[in-house]
Amino acid sequence: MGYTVGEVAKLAGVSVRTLHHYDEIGLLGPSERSGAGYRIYTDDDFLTLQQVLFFRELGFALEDIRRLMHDPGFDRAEALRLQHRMLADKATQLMKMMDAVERTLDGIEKGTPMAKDDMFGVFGEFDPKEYEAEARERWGETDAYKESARRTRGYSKDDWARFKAESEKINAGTAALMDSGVPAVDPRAMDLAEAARLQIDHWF
Amino acid sequence: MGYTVGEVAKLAGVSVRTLHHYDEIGLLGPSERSGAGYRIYTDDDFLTLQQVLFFRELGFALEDIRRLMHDPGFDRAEALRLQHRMLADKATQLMKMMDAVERTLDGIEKGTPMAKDDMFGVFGEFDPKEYEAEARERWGETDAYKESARRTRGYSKDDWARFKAESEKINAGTAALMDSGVPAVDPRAMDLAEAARLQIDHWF
DNA sequence: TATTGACCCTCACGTTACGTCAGGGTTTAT
DNA sequence: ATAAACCCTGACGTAACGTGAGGGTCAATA
Repeated sequence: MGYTVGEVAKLAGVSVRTLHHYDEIGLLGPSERSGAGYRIYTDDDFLTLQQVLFFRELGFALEDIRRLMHDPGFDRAEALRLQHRMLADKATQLMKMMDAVERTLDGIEKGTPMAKDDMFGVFGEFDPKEYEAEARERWGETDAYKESARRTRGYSKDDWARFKAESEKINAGTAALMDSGVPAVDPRAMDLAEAARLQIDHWF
Repeated sequence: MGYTVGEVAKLAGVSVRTLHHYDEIGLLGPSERSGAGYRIYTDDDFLTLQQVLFFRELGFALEDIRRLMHDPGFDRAEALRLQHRMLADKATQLMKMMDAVERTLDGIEKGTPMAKDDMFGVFGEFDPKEYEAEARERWGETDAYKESARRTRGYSKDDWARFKAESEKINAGTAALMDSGVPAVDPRAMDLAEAARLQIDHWF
């Protein structure tokens, strides 16, 4: 009725060593052990592991994850909602990075180099510690909260709008572009055409 | 006319130690040194650093980045186009994860647990090594390429469509939702309301 | 029932990508 | 000219595993 490390590892897409490690550091141990000392993971352990992996994907340190999840007030549903918001933020950041890539390409093609802070403004904007601080500081006052939220999300409204537009193009224009054999100079066109091979064929 | 480590570090949002490290391992050294041995970075070095950071963000090992960028065939514009595609793929993955979070929440609320492979199918789908392999293997045949591309992108068409829909809601409904004080049970509503405080107020 | 191959266990040392002093020059601003 | 603010090169510390080493366990099979 339980799962062995190997089974869990395969299902979750992590290594056995990773599960051993999480056990060692007290982050996530199996609920049971067999007579021979084998780790036996329950269904419940799967949910916990999933959450650990979400937090990890979001850049949390394992130690921080452990502290979070061992807190008496911890609640899975709440954690999932936080994770959902963080994933959205991270996606927003990636779109900003795509934007920066496009602008850099423009600069290279036109010979007009970008401003330095513009080149890097997109990095390091997603700091998991900020979310920990969010929890820790308990800025309950609605004003301080709104401030912080606006700062974190930043230009997101614009970004999401742009992304919407991009998606639209992709959904509508894929076939047309591919068939017309448009010369792929625009990165978006490159995406659409899945033309990576052309770009990197001679590396290595 | 150049920049010191500290200046570069501040502009790029990395630590001085990181730049020292990149110099040590031969990934990215300054083009010049001052009389006293100070590292002097040029404008060109900034572009290189930006690319390094993009690759790093995408999960490449520094050693792999070094090999890539030192290849005689390496071209910045081409790299940027590859990065653009990878960023799009990564964004797609994040959206799948958001979806998985929503489904997990549904399962918890309705008491109907998710299938295990469904829970984790979303992890580890983005493997930077795949892209290295892409370059290395040179599957020039268009058929094999199309196959691989389709596998990598997967359900992206649906995902992007859904994401478009979400964005639409966000752009249209933010104020309305916040004003009406809708009870935040739906994660999307939570996002819209920026109601993280409610979720995590009692952690710590 | 004996064996073999696929797992599992616990050390324990190796690796990557930096963080963090330590000890000592350099540059700039007052 | 003297402190504050940087810069340099070691060199050891840390996080999150990877990678065997040496040795039990389990399920199928001969």
